[in-house]
Amino acid sequence: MKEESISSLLIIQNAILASRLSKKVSGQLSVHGISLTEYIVMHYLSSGVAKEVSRIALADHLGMSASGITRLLLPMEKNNTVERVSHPRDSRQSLVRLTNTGQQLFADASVSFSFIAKDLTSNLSQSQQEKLIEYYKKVL
Amino acid sequence: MKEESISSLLIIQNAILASRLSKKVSGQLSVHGISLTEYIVMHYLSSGVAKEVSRIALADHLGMSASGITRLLLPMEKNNTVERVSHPRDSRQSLVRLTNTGQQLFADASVSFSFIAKDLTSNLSQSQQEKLIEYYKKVL
DNA sequence: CACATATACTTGACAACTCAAGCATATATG
DNA sequence: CATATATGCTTGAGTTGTCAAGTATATGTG
Repeated sequence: MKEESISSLLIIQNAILASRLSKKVSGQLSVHGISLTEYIVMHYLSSGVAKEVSRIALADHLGMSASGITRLLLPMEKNNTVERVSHPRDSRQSLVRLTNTGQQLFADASVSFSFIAKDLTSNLSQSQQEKLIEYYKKVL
Repeated sequence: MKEESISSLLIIQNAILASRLSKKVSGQLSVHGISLTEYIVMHYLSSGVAKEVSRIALADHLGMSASGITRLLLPMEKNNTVERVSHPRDSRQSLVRLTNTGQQLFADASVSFSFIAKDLTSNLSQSQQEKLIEYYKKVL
């Protein structure tokens, strides 16, 4: 008899759920020409306290590698969603900031995003969603 | 003033969490030479009711595309973790089954997996974990 | 101040997917 | 029964990430 731990199931279900959700969300965001990851970057840059963020901070927040961030931001800089700002006291760092274009793009995409997000979570009550987020923060 | 919906936050946090967790779990599983996705396949084949599953069913369960499954299983067949069984009444399907080697590998990897899973979720109580899984099922 | 070590990236090579197109078999319908 | 349509899978080409190694700047220490 095997004893399957609930925490194992939890990890597995989380991975599967994220895969499904990301696919559905990406479908909607593609209308705006952006990926889910790009949306999360814009969300972070626009909602966070700091409007200028180092690439390492971005990597930490997204759970990505530094090189992943370099490659993610490259097209975003090219199409002027995001711009590069040099750090005043540390020239190793190049900070990332949303451009005005980027802010507008984020605002537009947020309409689609909120819509699909609400749809995808419609089987959960408000308080259940709050609990979920609370649990997420504990695991992070 | 922006009204940010909690469901948007939920989707974002879920994506970030999955990225972090998958990275930590992968680190442990690499000791056994397998990826998280491969582990989930083995888990499905070994714990599910049906021991032989079509590639499409696998794709649906994992939230992956059919071609992703083809490419995922290729190395698993080569190293004899999984074998190909033809469907008795539908020759389009080629079913997937865990080999004995695969079962052993899964058993070994499960030790590591349970350990890291328990560690990663240690900030959640048993009942919180159960609630999480319950919520996940509602969203799926 | 010189030198070791740490931090912030970037780059090349590769892994793990995706989508679109194609092939084979199954199923439904005039 | 013939033909259209649907389903299961594979393949080529592209995307999005990773890791390891390299470069540049910063920091701490004898």
